[in-house]
Amino acid sequence: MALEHLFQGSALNAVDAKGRVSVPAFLRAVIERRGDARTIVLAKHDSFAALNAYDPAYAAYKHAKLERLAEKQETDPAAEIDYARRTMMAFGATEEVPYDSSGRIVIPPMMRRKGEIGDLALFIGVGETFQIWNPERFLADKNIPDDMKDIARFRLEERGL
Amino acid sequence: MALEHLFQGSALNAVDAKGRVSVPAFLRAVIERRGDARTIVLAKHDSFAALNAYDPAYAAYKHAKLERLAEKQETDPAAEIDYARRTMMAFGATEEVPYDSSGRIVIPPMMRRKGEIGDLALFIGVGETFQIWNPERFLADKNIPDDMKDIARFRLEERGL
DNA sequence: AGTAGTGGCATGAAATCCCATTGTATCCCG
DNA sequence: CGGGATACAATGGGATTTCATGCCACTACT
Repeated sequence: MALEHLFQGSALNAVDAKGRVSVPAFLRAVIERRGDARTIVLAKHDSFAALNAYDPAYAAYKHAKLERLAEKQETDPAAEIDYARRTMMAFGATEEVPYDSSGRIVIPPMMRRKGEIGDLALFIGVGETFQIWNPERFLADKNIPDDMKDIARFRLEERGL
Repeated sequence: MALEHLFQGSALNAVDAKGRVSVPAFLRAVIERRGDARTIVLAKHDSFAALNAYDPAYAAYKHAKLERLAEKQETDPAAEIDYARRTMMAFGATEEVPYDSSGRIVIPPMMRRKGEIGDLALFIGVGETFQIWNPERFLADKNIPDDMKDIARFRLEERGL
């Protein structure tokens, strides 16, 4: 399946005292085109100190893919455990949060810690999913291209930071 | 198949002296969307020292799947026995328990023993089903990914344990 | 009568909703 | 092309509801 609507663009939003953040409108627009949900799924990013986010429809798609993979394999115990581990990570290690009428989510405390999110959240669309970063971690990460960091710096400047 | 509503997320709840636990609201929500039952089916997990839980509608779905599988290979006597064993496990080795108006179930003593559940119950959504763990067994199990254990530790911390 | 199992109610904390305010971008009309 | 008006986005604070869980009351079986 080719996902028709892709996440793109970047934004820097404030996290308030209650842990709330506005999800940028242009990302919400993609979510609502992909399905009719008004929720996003949060997970720790596999390789970065950041969060990975997507819509429930994408999660279901990912699940179906895992299922097909599992059905191909023989029912040997090792494969069984491998499957269990994957589904556990895909679902147990994620949290689904709704956004309210003004487009805000509350970042669950666990995710806030895993993503090392402070009082600023940097949103980066990366096609199938989008990421949420602590902007400082983003600038400090040596795997991020300089051109991307420039964008982050610009977003910070925009806010006078 | 595409089960529309998937179990996800994690929570740690107390088991009281009578063996009652609140099933997290976000899991109950999935159960009630899948069907109109207010009961959950408990089974020992195939490969872990934990319980597997799901809604009655899913049990029916799983049964249908077994049936289809059996019809494909009915000539094979070994397959016949395998089928008998699976259906026995799928129904005989399970218990269905209702949850009350405040969302609590009583974990039947047998299941409590099979799942080695003490006075804390760790709930983990894994898509089609969810699991109930003794958090200590979870942390001790060598098949569980470290990232998942971090989550369990976080849930314990949250409670000040 | 005592005990175990069930169901319902009460509580405190926490999550969710709703409304208000500000800033910014867009539009329209002069 | 400018200036004001309008709509939408982001954020702050307070009010309300929900959730988990302790507690008590009731029934049934011993």
